[in-house]
Amino acid sequence: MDGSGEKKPAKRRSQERVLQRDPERTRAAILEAATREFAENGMGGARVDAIAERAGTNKRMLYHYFGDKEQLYLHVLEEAYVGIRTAERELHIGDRSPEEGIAELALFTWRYFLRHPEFLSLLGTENLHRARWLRQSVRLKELHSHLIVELTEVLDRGKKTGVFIDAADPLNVYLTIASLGYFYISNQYTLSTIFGRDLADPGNLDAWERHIVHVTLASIKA
Amino acid sequence: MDGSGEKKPAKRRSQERVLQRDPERTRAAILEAATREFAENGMGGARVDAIAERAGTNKRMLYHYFGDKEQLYLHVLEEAYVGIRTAERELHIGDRSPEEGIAELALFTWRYFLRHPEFLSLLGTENLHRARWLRQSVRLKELHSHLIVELTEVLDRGKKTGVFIDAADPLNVYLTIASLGYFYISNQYTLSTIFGRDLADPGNLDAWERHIVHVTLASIKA
DNA sequence: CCATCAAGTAACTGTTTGGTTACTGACCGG
DNA sequence: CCGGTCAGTAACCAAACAGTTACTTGATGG
Repeated sequence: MDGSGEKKPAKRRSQERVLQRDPERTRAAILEAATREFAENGMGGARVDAIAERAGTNKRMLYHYFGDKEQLYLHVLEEAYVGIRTAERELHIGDRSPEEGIAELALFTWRYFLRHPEFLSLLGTENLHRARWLRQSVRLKELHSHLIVELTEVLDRGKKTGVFIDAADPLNVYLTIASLGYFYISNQYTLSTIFGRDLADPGNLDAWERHIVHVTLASIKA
Repeated sequence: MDGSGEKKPAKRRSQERVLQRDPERTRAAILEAATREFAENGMGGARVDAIAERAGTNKRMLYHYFGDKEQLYLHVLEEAYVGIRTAERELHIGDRSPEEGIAELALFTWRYFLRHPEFLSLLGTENLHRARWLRQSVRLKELHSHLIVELTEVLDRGKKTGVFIDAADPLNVYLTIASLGYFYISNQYTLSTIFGRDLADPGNLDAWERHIVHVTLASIKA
């Protein structure tokens, strides 16, 4: 839950007692509480009071650290993007065969989405508002290029060895992977309701995971 | 429910002048205004005052016809589902070859999504709330079965003639088509921002349309 | 031509909301 | 051990909000 174990300011007194005043912990608690609140209720539905209460603090601190509701929301969104892109960097999809690389990226993306529904939710909220806050972000210029660069390289290797078609486009491949994962998870509630099948059932989740890999590879195989 | 339409005795006067008092028109205006307001702002962000103003009426009428904000929202959502499923019924995807049938469904779905972004937006909002209102709906039980029935039949024909693989599942095929269309359109704002390519550009839209058909068929072809 | 009743209006109400103010108390250098 | 600084608290405020009340307007049947 809390991140009290990480990176203390080193100037700790010899005794280990819990501080009543811990700026970093309070800040982190607000950010985490805000992530949940925004993910569950969207921008319009999120309540500042609820965030403060969830964080075990009060509104004054929230405004102290983040300015206002909108800036707090932007921090949450940026942090969420940093989260997936950071995890993605540790993949090294170019280490094995091109086909295994693509399959690995597809699996990673699906599983990341599955474990971080709050990320999908935040994306949905941000898109509802036509990227109004994301476009103001200055932290996110170079964050996403790494993915495309690495994906381009893997696809090019596959094209040279003749396993991928020449028309395979890096962005299209990523959008395909992301589409299949995003829609299934973020829309599971309406889909389960109207089609009468529980999409969250482990068996169905497994089947869809295999489906994503199969579809992605089938769409670019020579 | 309310049954406002049933007792209309069609006793219109000979002159065709526009009525100042027109219940059906007012009701329809509220529903359309609400559709836009909910689609643009979500459930939490939508304002009852804004809906009344957009409809050219006032809140009293809105509460008169629809009860409260939540019931109005449910009406909007139901109407949106009726819209796509009604248009879908006129497709008759079984009339041509199985491959053409699937391609036709994919094209229809993509183009419908493209022309009705408010439908995608409403789905996003409803899923944010885990289908809270949709599950209460009594009008939507039999609405969606037609699609699956017809799709099953097309796939079965394709399997018999050997053009489709046996593993092709109707729901999975539809989810694939819907995923690729939904994600591209509903997430275009964040995607265009982070990847620096305008996804709404006509050339890119056309390319994605062809991509959807290609991917869908590639994933089920024998 | 008037009684009736539904359509339509606008001002109002109690509550919730984002944001602020005035204050308390823990920590640290000198 | 004192005083300034800043994390933290709670009461507060004006605006915005969903929903209501009291009222007016206009079509229509008798």
